[in-house]
Amino acid sequence: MARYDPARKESTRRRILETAGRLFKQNGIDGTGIAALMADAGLTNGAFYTHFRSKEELVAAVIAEELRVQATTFTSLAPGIAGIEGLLRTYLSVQHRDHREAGCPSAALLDEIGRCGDSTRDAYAKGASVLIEQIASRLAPEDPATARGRALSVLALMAGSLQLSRAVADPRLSDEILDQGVANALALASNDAPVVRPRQADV
Amino acid sequence: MARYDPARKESTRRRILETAGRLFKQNGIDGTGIAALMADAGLTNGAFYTHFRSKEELVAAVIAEELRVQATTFTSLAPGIAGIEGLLRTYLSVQHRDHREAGCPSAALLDEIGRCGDSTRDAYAKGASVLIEQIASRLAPEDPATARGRALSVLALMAGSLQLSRAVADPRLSDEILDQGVANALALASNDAPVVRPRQADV
DNA sequence: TGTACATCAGTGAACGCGCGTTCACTGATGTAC
DNA sequence: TGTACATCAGTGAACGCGCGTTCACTGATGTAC
Repeated sequence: MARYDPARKESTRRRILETAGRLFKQNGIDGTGIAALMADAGLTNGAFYTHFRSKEELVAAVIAEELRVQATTFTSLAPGIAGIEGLLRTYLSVQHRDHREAGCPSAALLDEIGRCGDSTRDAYAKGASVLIEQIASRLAPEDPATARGRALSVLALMAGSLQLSRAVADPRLSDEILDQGVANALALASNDAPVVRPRQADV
Repeated sequence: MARYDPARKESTRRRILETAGRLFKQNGIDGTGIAALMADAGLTNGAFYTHFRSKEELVAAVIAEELRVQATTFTSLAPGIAGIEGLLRTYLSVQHRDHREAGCPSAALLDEIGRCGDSTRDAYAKGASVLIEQIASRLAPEDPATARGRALSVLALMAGSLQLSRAVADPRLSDEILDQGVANALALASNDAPVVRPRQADV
């Protein structure tokens, strides 16, 4: 591959994105510096700015890319409602809990994303919508729209349970959170859509 | 109050804890510096170390304190299963979503806590266990142990839904996540305990 | 009651360090003639 | 085919700044005599 083949620059950019995804999930966004990230990708700090305008731009790109990867992971599992249990057991596994750097960006970075600017939270909304549709079409393959509400909560329960299992030091409690997450997400998945009453005025 | 009244030092310490809780939830733990925190509490940076040995010790103390406060918030709401809907609507409200600095530490800091050391994650496990028991005793006042599994997932769904609603830039999607969180957490709360099959071997 | 001393919460400057970003430069490549 | 030049991904030092932590010092208070 020639030095100025655009594909070369593109592959360097992809390498930076993948390295950043891993380090962000491992140490947090605030906990990952540009120089350390570039060194990990086999480059020096200055080269960063030939690929991204700023760290903020990188963050938005990483979130989009990580959610795309998460979506292909879901796609690779057994389809339909039959595959839901496998999906939940893979997601809420000890393996996933103990290797956040290789796992779902939602579980690793959700509250940090909540503190980011609009561009990053836009990227998150777009990427998460794909996951939500994937879950909904498993819950009700013939009419995913009816399952959308439950899909939102299944995703929230998945991410919340994994985060909770990582946040507690007690290993027995941590395992229990994962097991109950699988069981209750399955219960939620097979429920009829609950009625949503209008939200009461805020306190 | 005399200068060397132990109560004076204790009240300064409490002020630092409260300020730190607010700033941590607002800007993250990594995003909050000691000097800024002490200035916000009306002190200078050096005084920090007459109250805490290190930032790490502060973090563990803040988590314990914040969860204690969250528990008293739950206690103040209508009791029993009847109060569950009110609890959920308060927790998954626009008000709570838009004021993370005054809200639940789990929703604001869960993934950052997961990256902390044992002392902080110990504090989190102890504090969260109280919330879990509070929820369980609302789900099944006569025998809370039977509801423990569902309580774990209700808490995970609460924290996950709130975080998700903060992470998406799209306001319509954000509101939908809150509404569905209330409905589905209620459904979960009133379900019989689902059967938990043993976890399959990890991939 | 008045004076000398001990206590210690709090001050504020300084420490080495890593942050995000900038920029003059390098050197391998592609192009022009 | 050989030479001069333009391109540009990547280098690496430097920028001002804030980080967590240390420490000599201050000064209001409580105690001893």
